[in-house]
Amino acid sequence: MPELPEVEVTRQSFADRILGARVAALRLGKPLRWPLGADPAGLAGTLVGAVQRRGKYLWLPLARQERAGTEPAGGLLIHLGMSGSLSFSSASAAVGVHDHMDLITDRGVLRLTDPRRFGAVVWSPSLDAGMAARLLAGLGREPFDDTLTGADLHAAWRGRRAAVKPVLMAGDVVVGAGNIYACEALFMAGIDPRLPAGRLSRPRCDRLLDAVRAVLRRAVEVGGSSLRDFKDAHGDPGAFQLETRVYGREGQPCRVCGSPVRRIVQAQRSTFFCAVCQKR
DNA sequence: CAGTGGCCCTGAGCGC
DNA sequence: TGCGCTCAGGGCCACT
Repeated sequence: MPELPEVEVTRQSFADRILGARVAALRLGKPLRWPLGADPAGLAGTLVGAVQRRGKYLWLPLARQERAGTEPAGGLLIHLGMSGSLSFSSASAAVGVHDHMDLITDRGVLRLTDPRRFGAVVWSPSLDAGMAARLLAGLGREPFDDTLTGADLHAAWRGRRAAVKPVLMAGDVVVGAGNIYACEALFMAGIDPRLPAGRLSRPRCDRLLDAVRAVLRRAVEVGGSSLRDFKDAHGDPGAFQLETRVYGREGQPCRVCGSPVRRIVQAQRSTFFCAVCQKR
């Protein structure tokens, strides 16, 4: 489910409310992608800091109160996988079969619901150490980092023969564009998704990065995409799916030129594009 | 080392 | 209604 916009919308929907909350307990359900890597009981009494996002991961810093102030006590790195969502509410709803984490605090319960369990909750001593460092090591730059340019894409992709769409999705140069937004950004930039990444000219790299930023920014603005069930931590759905130009529109007319949107498979994922508007 | 495909897991939707 | 098949927003890892 969640690409960068959904993760960011989720973050924004509970970060303020959970800031400063005191952890009472951490309850885990069925195993997720990786084990927690710490004793859940050890988290009791810690205070939740400012929730951060890195790529499609969320980082919940935890601190322990000492006489002289607070001392970092690691944090939880959370990934929503394909089907995960977080809710934060004071009402203690019954634990469902797909609820695999409850972070119980004095302000409410942060709950991860994830039917497919591709998601993860991992304790790490900090963002740049332990499991968090390992998982974040391969990530590319943040799309909204102003110092990132089309020239960076151009340089990083030089010589790469794989198709630009799966390369963009791999996220080792710029993070955040999953299947929906990679398709949408390539449409907006007028680039054929089958084009080898290394064949993109410098100006087209500029245009692609602009498109990635515009698509992600717009999706965050309207609350993300709710294809099946995405909801933020308030339980509110997003609306971006209503304005996709190509994603999920196989056979329907291109909104620009009217020719039917095509669907192909690249790296085991569906790619939607307009063969007229998106050029080689 | 770049590129490809398998795989983790569950549910929804569709054709028969 | 039920069965079996395909597909789904991600990403790690083994293999070539």
